[in-house]
Amino acid sequence: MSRLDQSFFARDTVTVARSLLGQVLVHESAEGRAAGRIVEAEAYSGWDDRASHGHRGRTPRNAVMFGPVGFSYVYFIYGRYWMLNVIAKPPGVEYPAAVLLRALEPLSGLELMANRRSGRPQKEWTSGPGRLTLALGIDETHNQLDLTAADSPLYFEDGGSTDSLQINSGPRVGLGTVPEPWKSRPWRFWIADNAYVSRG
DNA sequence: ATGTTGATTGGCT
DNA sequence: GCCAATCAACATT
Repeated sequence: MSRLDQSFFARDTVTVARSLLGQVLVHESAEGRAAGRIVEAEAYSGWDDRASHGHRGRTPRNAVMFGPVGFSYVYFIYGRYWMLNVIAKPPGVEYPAAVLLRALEPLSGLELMANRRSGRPQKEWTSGPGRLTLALGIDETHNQLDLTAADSPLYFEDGGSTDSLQINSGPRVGLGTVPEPWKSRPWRFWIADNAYVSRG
């Protein structure tokens, strides 16, 4: 298995969000290695996307969204949870964009994940954006890392052929007061009938 | 300086 | 199904 490189992320943001399904997210920490298959992701793209942190322009928090592809954007939300994104957009553009990883299917490091998720059932380990960062031990120290670097402890592995995957799409989750048409953009993708998708 | 809100989750009714 | 938790970022004063 090989690491996904910059060419994977240097494409249309929505295409990358869809293409990440079936790929594998790996985190190697001092506690051990944990990995999961990506089963749900969302695209946030462009100056005009009112759902995106980037739409008001560059700030200290979202600066990485304006930078090179393949980098991580990790932010804190609701006073509790870390959200993991990866920057993806075509070559040569300067608009803000990122893909939010919303759910994984646990593959390896199951004991480690069980410990990090303190006695919860396996279905709840990684079935949500806040849950998966807890299960993999991802926090603010993982912001702004080059996930395509050969020595990065956090990276994506090629998950093999995704031709047979049945992929569904729909509006992004949790947008609340975001106006139309952005609120309804079908920029959320998930693997059909997968038990670890945050919402079927 | 102060007020509001949020790309969520888990516990309780 | 509903709502509190909990705080940094950002907007407004």
